[in-house]
Amino acid sequence: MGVRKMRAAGTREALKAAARAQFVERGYLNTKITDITSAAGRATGVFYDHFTDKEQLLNELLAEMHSQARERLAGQAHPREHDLTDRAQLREHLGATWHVMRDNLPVMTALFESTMSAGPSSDRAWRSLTGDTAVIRAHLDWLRESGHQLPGDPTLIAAAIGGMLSMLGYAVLSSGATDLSDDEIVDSLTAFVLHGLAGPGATADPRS
Amino acid sequence: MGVRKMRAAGTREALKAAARAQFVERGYLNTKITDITSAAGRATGVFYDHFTDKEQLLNELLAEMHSQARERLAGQAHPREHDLTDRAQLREHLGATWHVMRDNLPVMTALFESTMSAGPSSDRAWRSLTGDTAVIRAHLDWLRESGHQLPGDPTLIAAAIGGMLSMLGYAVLSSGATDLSDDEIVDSLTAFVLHGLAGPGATADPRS
DNA sequence: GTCTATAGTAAGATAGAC
DNA sequence: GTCTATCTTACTATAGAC
Repeated sequence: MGVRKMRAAGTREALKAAARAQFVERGYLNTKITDITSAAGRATGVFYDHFTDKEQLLNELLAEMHSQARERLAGQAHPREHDLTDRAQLREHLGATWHVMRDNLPVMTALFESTMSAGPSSDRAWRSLTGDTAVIRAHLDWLRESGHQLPGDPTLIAAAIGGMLSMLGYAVLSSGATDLSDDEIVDSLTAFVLHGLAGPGATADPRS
Repeated sequence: MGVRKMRAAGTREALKAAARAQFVERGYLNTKITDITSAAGRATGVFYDHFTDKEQLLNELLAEMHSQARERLAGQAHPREHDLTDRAQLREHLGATWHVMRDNLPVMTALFESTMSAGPSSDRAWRSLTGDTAVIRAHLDWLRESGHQLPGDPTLIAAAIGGMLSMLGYAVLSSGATDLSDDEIVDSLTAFVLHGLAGPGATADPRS
């Protein structure tokens, strides 16, 4: 790679880093092209030498996040036959999701805003939700096939779990509004998703 | 009320009705002032004789929704001592929320978009979520005081339930993407929130 | 109160020098 | 590749006639 291309790559990365910073600070929708370039210490026009528009930049950041997440999960066997009614396996799933959200807060929140701004009639929220929860749904399908009684349609329940996680993740992670630790939160969500409000039935733990 | 004021009131209502229609069709953020006025069959400038801006209009629609919801619940006793671990009482709560969302889809989705567009650093999502789930939290507090073991901090669990409902409501109601009926959805959510994925413990229903 | 016409503003996008 | 300067567009908001 020649020196010209290296500088260019540097600028490209600088723009992406600046974009991430601006997205958490101002929000994706309120971030103007000039906010990104000036935060990166570059001139306005440079942006268009690297990206066609803000949306394309977001797509690139998104792709990075996905490949990063894939990398993180690579090597770990992840069969459809995970048992989400097993506390440890459920916790593993919820914890992984939570930490991916935390680690990629700028991109996660930007995606959220972008999805919302597409408007209700676009179906984008539903497609995102079902897409992002396809893995959960596969596990639920398997549970059902194994004879386990689910609370409802696997796609719906998976979407419900995904909606809970994403909305709560957005609200909590972006605001730092609670003093609960990540572990406490994931523990609580695990207990809730596992046994709901009523608790583990007859084997209730008498701690208050 | 004189005839002049009546026409004005008519225009005001026409603008609000047009706004609702546009909000579901284009989304709140993408709806321009001129979209509203022309859908109402009025001139652009008229808008500013009735509202200062789009946000104020939304606040007015929101107030209407709230008073409507309050009216609906009026007369029904609603003490803090509701037992959310009772299936019927839980279903009542979830169903009421679901139907308020459906009945006020334009306003609900607009509020959603508006909240998101405030950006992550604004805390607005967290404040909305905790505010809207204050009632649930009160019920959970009471449960805990009665010696029931909750899955986690009441504010967090209430927010989790609220996040699940609002995200799922937005995705499902705005898209009509599923063929499940409202009753089926509310039943499923009730079962899920009540007993989670593991089901009602030892008393599991052997239907598959 | 409502209209038409227009001023004002903000941001996206590009042209051309270096 | 990067810069400065500018063009363009889209929308908000107001002014003034009716």
